[in-house]
Amino acid sequence: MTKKNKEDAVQNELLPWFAKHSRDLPWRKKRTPYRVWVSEIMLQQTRVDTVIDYYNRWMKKFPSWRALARAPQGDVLKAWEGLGYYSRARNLHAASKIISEELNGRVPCAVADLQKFPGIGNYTAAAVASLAFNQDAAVLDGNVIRVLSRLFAYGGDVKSTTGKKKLQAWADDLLVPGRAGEFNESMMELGALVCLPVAPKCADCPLQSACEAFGKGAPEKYPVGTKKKKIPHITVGAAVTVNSKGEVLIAQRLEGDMLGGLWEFPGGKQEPGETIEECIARELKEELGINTEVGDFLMTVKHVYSHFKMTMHVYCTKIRSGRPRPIHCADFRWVKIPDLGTFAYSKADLQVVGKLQGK
DNA sequence: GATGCGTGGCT
DNA sequence: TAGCCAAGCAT
Repeated sequence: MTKKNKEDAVQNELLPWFAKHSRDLPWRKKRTPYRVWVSEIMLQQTRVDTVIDYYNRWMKKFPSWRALARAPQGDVLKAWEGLGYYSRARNLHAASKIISEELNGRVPCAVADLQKFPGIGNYTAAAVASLAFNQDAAVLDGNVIRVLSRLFAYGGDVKSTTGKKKLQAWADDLLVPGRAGEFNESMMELGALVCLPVAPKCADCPLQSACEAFGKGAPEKYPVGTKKKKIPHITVGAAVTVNSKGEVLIAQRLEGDMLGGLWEFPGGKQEPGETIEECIARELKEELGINTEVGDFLMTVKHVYSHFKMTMHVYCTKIRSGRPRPIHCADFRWVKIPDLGTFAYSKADLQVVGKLQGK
């Protein structure tokens, strides 16, 4: 199984396989730089099935760089709501303004220039360059790492710098000049449909004859990598504060923080030796400068984030004294319950919105 | 190089 | 079920 062997397998087996098996995905219909860019950002660390609906809604709402650049951030985050990793949306919005207002709508085609944009790294720069501009740039994502580590039976740590260099070099070598977009997508599609993390479907694989891991009879042993350590658990208190008009108090999270720019029912992490009611009262004082009376329990929300687990206890509260000011938050609003949906929230707070709206 | 950053599906 | 993983990027 020489290198020539693998190059031939890619050209003669993989590319024809992809032509036959590629899925009919919305971003494959027209390859404009904008459509490719948006889809690639949405697909980062996110499953294709999740992205499809978001992508279609996004293109209807923001059909062009200009439309996106002109939109208020609230609309952009609302369209991204539930997709996660919200800095992607903020960076995409920032990129749209640069392209629309500074570059007159012209997207650079070189990998090095693409990589200067906020939210664009190695992977996305190569993806946009190859898929939108037919530049000979090989992508290296989770799928390609898995396919290549098996194809070459690479036993090193694929997350390490040396491992990534090696894999990138193999990808660059195997890339079929002039057909980079097709090559990249075929490698990723193979990883997504055939060369699966667990129980790869080697019987259906167009690269089987060239695959060293298959030759050794142990494809599932690759890629080799370090395990993730387990994540902590925190308890959070949050408040549904209602005023005399029946409006509810929501606060906007600070831009630089986790879930930045999203809205929430104010609250925070429970400190040692503190009851949940005390926690809620303290947080409302710190964030908004109000003294509150914590009343009835409303609901508990459990949620898993990328780096911690959270149990959030939600209580109804009333203001005893003071008027809200945005001290440790970006902004606040009093909102009628039917209107809560006009703001963007994380999944955890969306559960509270749903409960309040009787859904 | 290690860590922070969401969410959902799968086993 | 708790852990793992999925078209990564920024710091």
